[in-house]
Formats: sequence, C-alpha cells, structure tokens
Amino acid sequence: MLTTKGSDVYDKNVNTRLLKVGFNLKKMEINSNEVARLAGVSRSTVSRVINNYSNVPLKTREKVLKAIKELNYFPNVSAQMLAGKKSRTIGLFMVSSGEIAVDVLTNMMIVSVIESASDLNYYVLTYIIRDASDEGTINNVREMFYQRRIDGGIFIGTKHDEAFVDDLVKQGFIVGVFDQEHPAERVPNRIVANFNNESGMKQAIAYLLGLGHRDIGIINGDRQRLSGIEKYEGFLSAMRQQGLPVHEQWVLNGDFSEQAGYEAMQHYLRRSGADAARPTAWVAANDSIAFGAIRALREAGLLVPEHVSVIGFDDHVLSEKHNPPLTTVRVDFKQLFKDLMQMVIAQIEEQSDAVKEVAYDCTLIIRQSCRRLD
Amino acid sequence: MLTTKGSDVYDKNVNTRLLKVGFNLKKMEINSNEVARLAGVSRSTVSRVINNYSNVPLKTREKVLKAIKELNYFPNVSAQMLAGKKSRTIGLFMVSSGEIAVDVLTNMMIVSVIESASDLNYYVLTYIIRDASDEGTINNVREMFYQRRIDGGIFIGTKHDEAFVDDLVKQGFIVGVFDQEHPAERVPNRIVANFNNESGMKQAIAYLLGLGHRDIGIINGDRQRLSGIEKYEGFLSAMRQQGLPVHEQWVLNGDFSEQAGYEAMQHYLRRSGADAARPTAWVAANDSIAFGAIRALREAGLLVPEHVSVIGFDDHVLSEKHNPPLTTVRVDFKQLFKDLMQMVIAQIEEQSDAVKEVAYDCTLIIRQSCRRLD
DNA sequence: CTGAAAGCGCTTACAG
DNA sequence: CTGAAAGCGCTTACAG
Repeated sequence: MLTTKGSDVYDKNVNTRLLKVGFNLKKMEINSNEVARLAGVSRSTVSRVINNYSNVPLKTREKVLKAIKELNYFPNVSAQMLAGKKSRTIGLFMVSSGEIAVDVLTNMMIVSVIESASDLNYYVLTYIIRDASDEGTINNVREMFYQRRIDGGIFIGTKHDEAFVDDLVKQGFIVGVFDQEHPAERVPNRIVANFNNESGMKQAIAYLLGLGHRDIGIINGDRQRLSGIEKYEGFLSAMRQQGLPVHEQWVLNGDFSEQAGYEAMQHYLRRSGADAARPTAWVAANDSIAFGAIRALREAGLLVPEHVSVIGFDDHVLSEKHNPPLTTVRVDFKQLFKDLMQMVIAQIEEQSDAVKEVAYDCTLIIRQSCRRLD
Repeated sequence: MLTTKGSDVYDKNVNTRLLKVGFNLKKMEINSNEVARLAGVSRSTVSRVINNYSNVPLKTREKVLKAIKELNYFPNVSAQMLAGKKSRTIGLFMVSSGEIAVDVLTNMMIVSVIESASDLNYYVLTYIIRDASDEGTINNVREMFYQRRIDGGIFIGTKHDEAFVDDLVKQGFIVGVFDQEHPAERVPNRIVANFNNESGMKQAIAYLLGLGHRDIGIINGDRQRLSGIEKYEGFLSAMRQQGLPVHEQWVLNGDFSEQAGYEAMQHYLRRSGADAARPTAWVAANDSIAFGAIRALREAGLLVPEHVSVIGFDDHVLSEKHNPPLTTVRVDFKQLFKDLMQMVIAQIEEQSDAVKEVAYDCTLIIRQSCRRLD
C-alpha cells in the first residue's frame, strides 16, 4: 500500500519519462537534443551556449538559455568528459591511522581543501588512506587517477618520500603534496607546499632561551614525515647554535597525536624518577602532543607553567582555550591549502608550467604555558 | 633548463603517447582496443572480462587479464557511465556554518561516511553547505545530482524539513538524511536515519532525578534541526511526567557549538544574579554545549559537579578526557552512518525497494559531572 | 562462446 | 553564425 502510493507519486511528479527498452524500464534524462528542439536550434548551438562560445548572437543565446531553464537541463558530465572536458574533481588523499582521525586538525584540513576547491568551482573526492603500505589501498588510489575520475590529487600525511606518489608524478598525473620534500627531479606536475618548520622551531627555542631556559627537551612527532624531521632538525640546530647539550633522554618520540604525547611523557616521567635532572621546558612537535604531555605532567603532579614550561606547534583551535592557554607556533593551514589547491588547478587548466614549491612561514604565539626562570 | 629537463623525463617514462591533433598535443590513454589487440580478442570480450560475465572461458579470461595487467589498463569511468554504469560516487552534503567546522564531530561524521562508502567500494564527493538558504549553493547541490556526478546523496545538518531535499526526492534521486523527520509521503528513495533523541534525553533526566535533582535546566541546541526539537521535547515530557515545573529562564537556547553553550550560560549567569534560584543541574543538547557551559560556570566560580551538575549528549571523543569527565548520553554515529550508507547503496543498486527509516537508541554513560544531592 | 555494431550524450573541427 | 557528422571509450543486445 505504502509502496504503491510511493510509486504513484513518483510517476506524477518526476521530471523524467519512462521508456520501454527491451524488457526494461529505462529512465531517460533531458538531453541536449530536447533543449535544441525546444529552442529551435541544433545541438551544436546548445553546446556553444553552454560553453560560452563568443560567436553566438545574443538572441540565439537567450532562446537556448530559456529552453535550458524550462527543461531544467544539466549537461551529463560523463558525456562532457568523454568529449574531452575535465572532471573538475580533485582527489584528496588523507593518510590517517585510527587515532589521528579524531584530531581537529584533520577536519580542518579536509574542510580547507574542500572549500578551496569549491571556491574555484571544483569538487573533491576524499579517500582515507589508513595504511599507506597496503597494496590494495594504493591500487585504489592509482585507479582513481587512471580511471580519470579526478583531474589531479592532493596528498596529506604521507611519508616524506612516499614511492607511490613519485610513481603518479612520473605517469604525468598532477599531484599536490603537503609536507613532503621536493625530490631532486623537479617537474611542473608535482606541486609542493610546506611550512618553514625549522624556522618555526627555532622561534620556539629562542623564546625559551629568552625566558632563561637552558634545559630543554623535545617531544617529536612522526619522523617519517617531513615536518617531523624538520622540526627536530630545527631543535637540534638551535640548541647546537647556542652551545646547549641535547640529552638523549630528553628526546621523546611518537606520532602527532594527543595520545602519543601523553604516553611519551608518562613513560619519561616514570623512567626518569623524581630526583633526576629534568628539563625545565619542553617543545612539542604539535599542539596535540603538547596537550597529551600536559595531561601526563598534571597527573604526575607537575603544573604547567609553574613547574615546567611547554610550547606547542600549529596553533590548534583548542590551544587558546586550553588550560593553560598554550604558547605555540602558528601555522596557516587554510592559506596553505588554498594556495596549494589554486596551484594544482592552475596546472590542470594549463595556466602555468612552472615548477612549484612553496614554503610558508610560521609565527610564535605567546600565551601562558611557559614561565620565566629566575 | 629545469623545465626542459622536466619535459625530457616526462616523455621517456610516461605511460602515454603524444599525438598530434590539429595544433594540439593530445595525450592518449590506453583503451580497451589496445587490450583487445594484445590479448587477441575483441573489445566485447575485454568488456565481458572486466564485468565478470560468466560466459568467458578461463583461458580467454586469463589472456585478457594478462593484457590488462601488462598495459596497466583501467577502464575510463566516463565511458562506462555513458554506457549505463553507475558512478559509484555518493555526494556528502554537510551543512556547517563557520564555527561548527572546528567541531570534532564534524570530522568524525565526514570520516565515517567516507569510510563506510569505501568499504562498499564507493567514493564520496563532499560538499560543504555554509548557508542552506543561499540560492547559488543549493543550485550547486542540485547540479551534482542532475549532472549524474553522483548516484545518490547523504545530507547532514539540514533543517528538519529542508525544502530542497524534498525536491530532490521528488525528482527521483536517491537521498539519505540524518536528523530529519520522515515526511508523511514516504518513498523508497528517501532513507532516513535518526537517533532516539527523546528517549536519550529521558534517560538523562531519569538519572538526575535519581540523584535527587528537581531543579533542572536545559541548554538547547539548534531547534531548526530535528534532534534539537526532539531533545527539548524529551526534556519537557520527562519533567511533565514527574510533575516538575519547567522554568522559562532555565531554558537556554543556541546552536550545537561550544561557543553557544558558553555564551548561553554566561548570559544566564549574568542575568540571573547570584542570589536567584538556579537549577542544581543542567542538561545540554550535546557535549560541545556542555563543555562551553562548564567553562562559563567555572569562570563564574561555580564548580562542576560540586556546585552544579551538568550532563551532555553524544559522548564526544573529548568527553571522557574532559575535566571533569562528562556524564553524557552516548550515540553511535559510526554505526548510524555505516547503516545509512549501506541502505543508500542498496537502493542505488536496486537491491531493495522498501521504505527505510531507522532510529538508533542512545545510552546513558555515567562519569563525574553530576553529583547526588543530599 | 564471441565479434560487429549500435548507442550512451556530449564537443568541436569542418564546411557552408 | 550554424548544422551535420565524427569521435570520445565503453557496454550490451544481437546474431551466429
């Protein structure tokens, strides 16, 4: 009964006709033929109007536009593509193991990419790579390019030198990557955007030095990723520059998650014992790590910044609201992804053929998680 | 020089040939003709292998498969679609005004939808709707359906009775919605998934009653959305059932964000004055609101749960780690989106023609943000 | 079991 | 300025 009623409504109000083809009912969409007929022109002319050809007189143009509107016609994308148009779709490949998925940053990056594309009238097909070493997963990624589902792809969270990305570049596909090094062989179809992580980390250390800290530890992020490597190098370089020792026990490792920061710090505190010499300040490879580390410190009865100073990286949306408000190095993800998307699309639309590699500066944001030593 | 080198590398390693067409260089992909030639069969047979037709002898099948592998061939999706195949792409339409975008929930929902699709070998095209009342935005949404970019769409965060969604359903497109009421006219191409918000809210109130609370306030979410409406109704119904009064001043309004919770509570505290009769417990329409409210309470010197009890909704990933750990009503987004996706795809693949409406139960999770009154 | 051929709905040189 | 026609790369009845 319900179903019958449903079907009934369907037949009456639907903007499609049912056509008997063999033994199947096939839904026919409005196509350019019908628009042409209604407007009294040929399909060629309809196409010219849709594609904004200059040699269509205003009069004709208006007739066609009217017919398009009247029939609620939208050109079939597959047919357009088959005839040589682009898909106007960008693949977004986000490497994200389980825990990271809950990170606010992931969301922000996804949304930034989607909106940047949307502003340029492009669509985004998102694919989550849970395990970049899984053969099947990588094959799915490659497939999206080869099938021509997408005009290009943006990769986030890959290792600094992921081989399958290199492959795609070699095949001539247009690829934008965040947080990867630009390999020696530079080609215009590989666009690279990074932050100046070293410089950012150096700012953090400079600030701590200014506050009188000399015993500084670091909680690293994923050192398979370029930013993980660079931040650590910035730290080493700044410490070395100042003639300060880097204590091996004060170099903590993990990935870029809150949980990793928590565990690394908890582990360190247990291992080091209460009367060991401990850093007076920690720099974390990102804010999530800093949150986790602060949680572990608090659980051990150590207050930030009273007992120990902590500085983050990213300026996560929650950093300002954190207790204590987190001193951190701000990084402009939105701008970066906007520019990266714009460069990728320029390459797709053949507006440029330059090798593109950009690096964005970061800026220290002072809040209340560090204290001056006296 | 660099560019020259780039081009050189390109020509040598690339799996494409350059073909002179008029004055343009056109890249030619491997197509089924070349596979057919290499395998010594016709394109028909290649297609039959790709589409797993049963009437291809193993021998032939293997020859073709070998050629496909050798040429690294992937069928062109546009051609397949034009010949009648589906796009295997689902549109994800996420209504999200600026502030909400930073919410962890948004991320979780997006990722849940994408992964559910991925498990079924489908792709997701995500579109962010910043303003559902904007004509241009809605036209973009409709366009995606009419252009046949997607086989169906899932809507999250729409108003409970959004008209353009109804329109799409009426046009026969397959639509899955979360948090919308199923209108009187039920059709199999509209699939609805909700939580039992009323029952969830009643559990929250029941728990507070058990702790001895009788003066209970509510901080509502967006009441343009079904969940906002239902949670409030659950609250009213539970209070009425118990013969407890609902004080107008104890009904706070906003949207589903942390900021709204913060502002609503801050505003209430200012307005009510310290010696006014205040609720001993608040229920919030979601956890983000609860976080914001707790922040405002703390700033006013009121501790949770010592001075006032607060209960949330959703069981946000941060709720457990919150200080204090938040008592809340847990809701299983992952399961819901997985099932919703599965139902939408079943409809696309014509595996079912039933009217689909499902509602998932919620469960109270007791932590430490509520205290027993004595 | 398998090939030749029509057809999907566009775009775009080509010819006028 | 505009129409007829070829072509994009598939799938699938049809005929054998």
